[in-house]
This record gives sequence, structure tokens and C-alpha cells, in this order.
Amino acid sequence: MNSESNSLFDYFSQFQKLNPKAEEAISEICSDVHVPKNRDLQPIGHTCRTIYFVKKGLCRTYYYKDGLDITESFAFENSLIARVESLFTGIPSKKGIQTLENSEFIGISSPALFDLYDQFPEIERLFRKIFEAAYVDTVNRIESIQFHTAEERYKDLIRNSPDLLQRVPLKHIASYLGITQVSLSRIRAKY
Amino acid sequence: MNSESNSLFDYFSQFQKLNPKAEEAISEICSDVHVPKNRDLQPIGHTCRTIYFVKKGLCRTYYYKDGLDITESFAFENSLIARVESLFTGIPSKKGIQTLENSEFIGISSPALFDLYDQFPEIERLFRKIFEAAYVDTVNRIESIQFHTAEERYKDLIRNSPDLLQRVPLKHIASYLGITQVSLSRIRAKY
DNA sequence: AGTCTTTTTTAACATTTGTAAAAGGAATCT
DNA sequence: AGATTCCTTTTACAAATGTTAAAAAAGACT
Repeated sequence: MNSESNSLFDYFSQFQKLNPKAEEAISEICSDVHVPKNRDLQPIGHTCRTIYFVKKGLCRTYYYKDGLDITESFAFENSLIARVESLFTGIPSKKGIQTLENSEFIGISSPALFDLYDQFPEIERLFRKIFEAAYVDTVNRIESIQFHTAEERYKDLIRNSPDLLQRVPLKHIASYLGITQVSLSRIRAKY
Repeated sequence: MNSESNSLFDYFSQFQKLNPKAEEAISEICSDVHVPKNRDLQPIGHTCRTIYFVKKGLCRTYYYKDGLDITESFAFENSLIARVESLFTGIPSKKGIQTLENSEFIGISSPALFDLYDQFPEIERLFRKIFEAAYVDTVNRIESIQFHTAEERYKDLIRNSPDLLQRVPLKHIASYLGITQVSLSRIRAKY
């Protein structure tokens, strides 16, 4: 990992302060990854062994459902992305990670990270807090999916991520919202 | 906590072995709670400060959406229940926990538990793993909600929890599935 | 500029689910 | 047993979303 990647530790510091030795240990299991637009960062079918921090660019997790490409999530600059249903179980993931722009990531080896947990309780604590926060987001998303109309979810999405529309094809936004492109077009036509 | 409550530590042992001192420390922050059928174990509007283990009986988390009672989740014997969106944030929960049968719980004080994390890294690790598994379940549930029809979700639910139908009013099952009672009735009428 | 491909919108029709009201059943209480 | 309340189903109609196909718009490539 190169020296100007402090954005990662800035991100971590929201959750847990780390002493220099712990930061050093994490740095050693990180690597910089550059991926052009519309390429797979991680293909479907492999066990997730890397947690990515998005330094620049934008990506999505996706999978195929009845032959259709479904976007599960988007990840913007300064956020982490991983396929936790594989990361925490060791089961090969049915999901892939694909860039939507030319992007730069910091990849953190998860087996190496989990080994650091024994040596540095503060690192275990850091990632515990990170995933607890992600868990809370997921719980809240269920409520949003189940009890808001597609139109409400669309409005919420663009309110929370205004540049999504500029940066992501509508077809991915539609599948993320759980509706068809046609249905999204109808919603958009109202305004 | 009384002496025959080893079901809790049996449950924990799936995730993480604990040495006797750690078990002892957890025991000290637990208490037995008996609640009759159809009562609130935890009311809506309070910050979640207790994680419950269901020793006997059955309960649900619920909240009100536009005046309607919505069931977010069910918890059977030998499982944990908490309102994580409050537990991990300190924000008062919009959700309550209600019994559906006469039930017995072990309540674990979460502030006391979080204090134990400093003293016993193995306890922090135990709950890290517990909530990681719960997080994975939640991620998988999103896929189920978004890309299966209500009919598929109903069939999955009764396949995975066959006694749910015997133990829970259909109105709660309907709201859990994200549909109306009428719609659930229509689905059931097909068989 | 022109061609090719991909993305987005529009249209017509089918299906699913919601809403409101009523009726039928089941459980509870005295 | 009778009354009351709650739960579940049924019916009729409305609204939202899906499906399929075609047209329009935008982007990519020579």
C-alpha cells in the first residue's frame, strides 16, 4: 500500500483509534488495486477473501437471478465493500464485484486480517464495530424495501446519493431497487 | 440466572469456546425473565439495553408503520433476540419485543456485556461471531424479500419453521412477509 | 458523419397485491 | 350457553408492477 493511502485510516478512525503498531500491521496486509471501468474486481463463484476500501471510483456487487443481472449494492469513495455472506461463512459467493468507473481500491486480505485479531484486540474491535454498523444499515434497508413503494425508495436513494444518477446506468438502479427498468422509467416520467 | 440455564452456554459454544471464568462473568450479568403470553418484554421507544436468549416460548419484534402493527422478526427457543438498530447506536428503538406464548428468557445486560469485552477478548469474539452470523442472515433475507414472490416466501417460511403456523397468528405472518392478511389468505387458498 | 451497440422510454396487456367491507370461525369470558 | 371479541376468509374493485415488444435516445467506434 502506498504512502498517501491515509484515507483508509481516516475511515477507520471513525470507529476505533488504532496505535501505530496496529496500523503498521494492517498496512502490511493491504495492497493497491487499480481496475478500469466495467471490469470485475472479484468474479462470481469464488470465496470472498478480500475486503476492499474504495479510494477512488465506484463499484457494485451483483449476481444473476433467473439470468438477470441484479445489483445488490453500490460502494462509493471512502467506503468498504465485501461479500459478507461468503466472507463470514467461507461459502463461495454467488456475487461478484464490478467497477462502474475507473477505480482504485485498497484490498485487505481477510485471512491475514482474521489472524491479526489474535495479536491486536483493537483490530478485532475495529472490524467488529464496522460490521455492526453495516448490519444496522442492512436491518434498516429491509424496512425500506418491505414498506416503502418503489417510488419512495427511488426518491430516498437519489436524496441520499445525488450523484448516483450521474454515475450509474438506470438499469442497475432499477435492479437495486428491486423493480424493472420499465417500472423505474414510469416512476421517473412523473417528474 | 438459575443453574439449569446451560442452554445459553450450549448455544454460545457453537460460536466460541469460553473458559469457566468468562462463563462465570457472563452469568453474573444475566437474569431470568418470565413473561406471560401477549405481553411486552420490551416496549417501543426505549433504548435497547438487553439481549435476550429465548429459553422457552416464542416472541416477535414489532413496530407500527402508518398505524399498522408490523412484525419484523420471530425468535424461537434457543435463539437470541435484540433490537440491534438501537443496541449498536444507542438510539431509542421504534420496535418492541412481545411474547406470543408464555415464555422464559435469559436477559443479558448489554452495557455490562460491552464492559466485559475489555476484560475478556473471548467474550468480545463470541458476540462478534454471533452478530456476524445474524448479519449474514439479514443480507440473505433482503434477497428473499426483493426477488421472491410473497407466495415463494410463504412456502419457504413454513418449510423452515413448520410449527410457526401452529404457534403464530396469520396476521403476524402476513406482516412479517410484507403483505396484507388478505393477500396471505389468497395464497393459502390455493392449496 | 455514419454505423453499431447499448440504454432508456413508451405502449398495451397481464398479473399481483392492496383496500374496504362483509361474513364466517374460533377463542375467551362471564 | 350466550355474548363478546379477535382472527381469518371472501368478494369486488383499484392501484402498482411485471412482461413483451417496439421506438427513441445516447454512447462508442471506425
